[in-house]
Amino acid sequence: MATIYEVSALAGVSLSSVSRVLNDHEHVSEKTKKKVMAAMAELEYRPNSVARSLASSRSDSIGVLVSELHGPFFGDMLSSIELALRNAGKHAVITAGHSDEESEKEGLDFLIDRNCDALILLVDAMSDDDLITLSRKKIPFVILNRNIPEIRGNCFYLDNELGGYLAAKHLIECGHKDIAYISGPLSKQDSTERFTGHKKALIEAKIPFNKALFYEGDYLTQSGRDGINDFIKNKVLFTAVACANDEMASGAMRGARDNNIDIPSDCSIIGFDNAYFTEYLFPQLSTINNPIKAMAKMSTQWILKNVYKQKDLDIKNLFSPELIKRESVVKVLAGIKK
Amino acid sequence: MATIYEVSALAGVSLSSVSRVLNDHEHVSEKTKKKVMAAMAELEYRPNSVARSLASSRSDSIGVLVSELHGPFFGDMLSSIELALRNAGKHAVITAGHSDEESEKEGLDFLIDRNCDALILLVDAMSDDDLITLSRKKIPFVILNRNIPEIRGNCFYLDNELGGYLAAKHLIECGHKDIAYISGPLSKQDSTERFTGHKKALIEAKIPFNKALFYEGDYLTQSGRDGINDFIKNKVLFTAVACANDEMASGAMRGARDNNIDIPSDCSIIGFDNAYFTEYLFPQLSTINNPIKAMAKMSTQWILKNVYKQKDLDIKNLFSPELIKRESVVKVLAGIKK
DNA sequence: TTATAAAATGAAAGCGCTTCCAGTATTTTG
DNA sequence: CAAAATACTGGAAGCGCTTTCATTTTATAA
Repeated sequence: MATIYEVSALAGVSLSSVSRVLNDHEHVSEKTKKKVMAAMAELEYRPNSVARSLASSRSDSIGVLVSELHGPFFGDMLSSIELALRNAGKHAVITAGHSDEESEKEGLDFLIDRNCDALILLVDAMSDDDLITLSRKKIPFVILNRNIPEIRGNCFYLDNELGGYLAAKHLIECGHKDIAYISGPLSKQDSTERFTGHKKALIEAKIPFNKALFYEGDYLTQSGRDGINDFIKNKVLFTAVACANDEMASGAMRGARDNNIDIPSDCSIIGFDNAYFTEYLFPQLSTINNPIKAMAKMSTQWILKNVYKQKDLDIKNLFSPELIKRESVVKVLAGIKK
Repeated sequence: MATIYEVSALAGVSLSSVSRVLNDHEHVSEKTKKKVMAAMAELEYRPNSVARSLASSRSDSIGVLVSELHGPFFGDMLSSIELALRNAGKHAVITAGHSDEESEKEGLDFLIDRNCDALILLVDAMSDDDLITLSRKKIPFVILNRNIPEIRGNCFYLDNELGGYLAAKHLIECGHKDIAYISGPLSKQDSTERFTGHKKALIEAKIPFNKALFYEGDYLTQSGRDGINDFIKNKVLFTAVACANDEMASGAMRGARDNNIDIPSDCSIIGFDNAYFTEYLFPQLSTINNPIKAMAKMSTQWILKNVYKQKDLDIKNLFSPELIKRESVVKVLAGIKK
């Protein structure tokens, strides 16, 4: 591998000049620039990124820490981040926290040790306080899918309450009154927000909230199925169920089938997130779109703007959910159901 | 940030000694080791990975190039790689080729420029020749999901033919004789291999291959649906359909429903890959397991062994598919179907 | 034309570490 | 107990680049 030294020798200029053309500095004459470029081409010179990094204390790399690497979201998110970053000549260093607090912190240290210029965090296990503490250190970072008021400017998140509201409202508008709700774990912020939105829609429609129609799941498929079975066991009537994510909704569909309940003619189901597999389901799942790609892209824009000082980038932190109507929700028929 | 220099000063030893304990060298006395460790702890010293990299020309990073970042496989694969790597103190630098040859090559250069110690490639667009050429360069690499005979030792791949065979055989054993096949693009190696296995099972069972029951899809959902519609349009009889991947199988399920064909009572369907969403489908899709996680893990083991000289690691290159029986395949009933 | 500002260039220090080499201290061996 | 082997330690060069500073060249103004 040719070094900058050989380029300078071949071009007949100093190291500094080569470095200058490499970094697009002003104050380099066209003439030397040409000479240097020619020498670089001839030697097939490729700058050593490690050496650059050491000398400049920039690494052109962004650390990405996610709680889990699998699941329907991660691919979309990362794809979006990677593309935006690479277009800007940067790159992603990926690490997973495997949903364990200790492991997440380790991952964080790992990325910091790697001299990342900035961090993108999509973490569950770490506490708000940990993140607020981190914000006092010098490494810039953004947080995806979470809203911490103290550092709101660094957070990119969905209006979960609105999402929960939209889902419930859609069911209500289809004539449903007995609406079950399968929630995510209430220890998680997004779960409570979605649930809040759900209740809000009920209140607005003057539908009393029936505790027997609430089930706290864990965002995994099986808990959707469990939820349905729980409702059935309790002999509580419902013509629709709203689920706090699509995995649970798919579980709920199965749970309904277990009990000979046809979707959607006997019972409508709506999910949340618009994971890509929702289209594969039968019936295709109506759901709430979670613009994770847009959020991911925005988070990289924040970094481009604030860390790499690129201009003309608008930043928005709050993203809006949208109703996606597909096949799993239908109008309640004239007569009483079931 | 404290540097090694400050550590050496505080500990009262030379730079070299600090570096030695940092790198677990032999020939350091317990005494100095203790002093150095104490100094490191006191200063909360963290070695600068970039400087280490420059001085040692190792980066402890492995480049991962995938053709696409989304889709059902990527998360599992990456999760597996990342975990194995991090346990070994290494890390992953991820890049996507976005299924475009130019872009894949760019990604490759990108990773090489980053001084990766090794590469893991899961690429579609690059040709065998490109990869063989790469093998002559000094950077070590492995290839996932592809078998290039000239560099077989670097390839980790599935026995696709066996997979195709197993799927067809399962259908045959369930009494099916009129078996449709929805293939992936025949330009891809895995597609032709899977199809070869399929035909082999037919031959073995003395079932003639009916061209009208073959449809070449593109591995995407829609083409599964199209395949079914094609068969229907041609008025060809079938009681089962084997699909070359799960996406197309999910499309085929939908296509069947479009035509009022019940799965599995009117028609059995089997997929390929065992993507995680297959369990969400109704009926749950019978399929062929593709042990992508195991392959991914094995590829990192190869790197640990060959690049980082870890001992006691067994390497295998060929992985075996396995039949996963779920709900979408049933025995053909006594009478003639349909 | 000369004084002055601006642009272009090169020399050299240094980023934080590894590693080779030589030298000193400690063991081992006969 | 001396000689030889071995363990330990420090000095110093160097990894390939950026960046500051001083110097030289060129453009601009008076």
